[in-house]
Amino acid sequence: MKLSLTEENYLKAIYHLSDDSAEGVSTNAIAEELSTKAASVSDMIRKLSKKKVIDYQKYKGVQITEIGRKIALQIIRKHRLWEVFLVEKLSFNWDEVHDVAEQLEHIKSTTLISRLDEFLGFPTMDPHGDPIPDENGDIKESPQLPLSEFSENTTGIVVKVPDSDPSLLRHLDKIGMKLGSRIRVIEKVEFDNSALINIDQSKELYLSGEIAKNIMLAIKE
Amino acid sequence: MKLSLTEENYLKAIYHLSDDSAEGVSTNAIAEELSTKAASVSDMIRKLSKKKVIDYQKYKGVQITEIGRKIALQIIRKHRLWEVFLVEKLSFNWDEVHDVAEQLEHIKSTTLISRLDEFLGFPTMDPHGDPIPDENGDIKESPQLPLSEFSENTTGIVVKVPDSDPSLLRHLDKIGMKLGSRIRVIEKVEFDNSALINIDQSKELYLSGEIAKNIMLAIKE
DNA sequence: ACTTATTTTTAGATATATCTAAATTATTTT
DNA sequence: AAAATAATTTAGATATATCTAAAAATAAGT
Repeated sequence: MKLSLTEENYLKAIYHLSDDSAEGVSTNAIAEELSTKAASVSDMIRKLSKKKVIDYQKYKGVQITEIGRKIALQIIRKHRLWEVFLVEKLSFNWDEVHDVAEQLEHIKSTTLISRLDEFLGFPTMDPHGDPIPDENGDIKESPQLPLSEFSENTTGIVVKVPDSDPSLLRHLDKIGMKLGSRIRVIEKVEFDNSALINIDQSKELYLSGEIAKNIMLAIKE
Repeated sequence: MKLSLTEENYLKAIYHLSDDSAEGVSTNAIAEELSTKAASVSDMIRKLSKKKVIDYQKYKGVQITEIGRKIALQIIRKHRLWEVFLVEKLSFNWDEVHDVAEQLEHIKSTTLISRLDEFLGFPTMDPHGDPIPDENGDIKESPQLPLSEFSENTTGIVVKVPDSDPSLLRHLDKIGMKLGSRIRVIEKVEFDNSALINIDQSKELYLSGEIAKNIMLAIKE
């Protein structure tokens, strides 16, 4: 199955939007995601449908097929492996990698990507804590623990915070912690279960045990 | 100056063809190089001319401008740096890298390429012995010596053989040595100045001093 | 249920990159 | 120098990817 660069980008967008809701993906949602017009999306949808990577009935929205999902996951795999490369090997900051990875993900060569995977030591998640699908498109859910369970000198990536509590979220916002933040536990305080942590290799601060319990981190080896 | 992927490929082809002859580059030569038709080349030439990267008068062939040369050299720089990466870091064979590098050379990010350069240790030549232009487009001629001057356990890349002597070339062909071949000197024989060499990490054989004098190798650190 | 509003699709244009076939210009041969 | 050959350009088509504006279908409000 050969897809053009544009087709790949549409498919990836549809895959991501499929994740958000179990429903079919609407034309407008795709247009929004890709900053294009609904008319263009309509055209492309017909093409992708003809290639069997999505199911589509007029006015009914689209659903990604199993084939389409596999292809999308390979593109995502490439994107995330390149991100790891950029951060780990070329010392990019993990907030600078997206645009370049967006280009690199379209390079065609299965040898390249399996060699890159090996070179990077078969990483399981990208610098934002997102999992890297394997060559079959399988995603191994990354092991995760609350920050409070991390021992000193270990690093994790924020993957989940309780979205139910606005006051906590406001606080996290203030200290600059967000989904994807890299947290390193510098020191644990036995007395109150608080911890001295480093956020994104810059800020250092103490976090109460109460908060630490509520923040899920993916374990970074 | 922004060029499309196709425009970049045309410019690169024109640059390479300019090297071969001091004359202007003909439409047909470009068409041949890019496996396309003269009519398509004519169209593209007008576009590139409008962008001032080539000089062009109808029916008179094209000449690359200084601006065009600079751009072409940056593309070549990217191509060759990626080739080094593929061979040195991802253990590609040096005859497998071209197609992938052909894609990677179009990735747009000056940060990426300068970081890659640094990561690779600022290499001066690619796996085929071709020089890597620096960020200003300057090419440092790689230091080169006849094979006969190489000492034991040093490696070089064949960059020049006398093209005047068919019997020598026929012999080199037979032993599998060509431009770009990686030669490692295993042992030097004092008696007759012959040398035991390894070609492209496979074949090993003795080479007479007479032949060794005529083969120029680029020094690989 | 009917009207209104929204969403989606179609129709028709534009821009890039390509091609074939025909016309034009340059070169070579006699 | 005229005729034949080769190289190059133009004209007109096709395919991709995009857009605006208008039409059609669906969803929402009363």
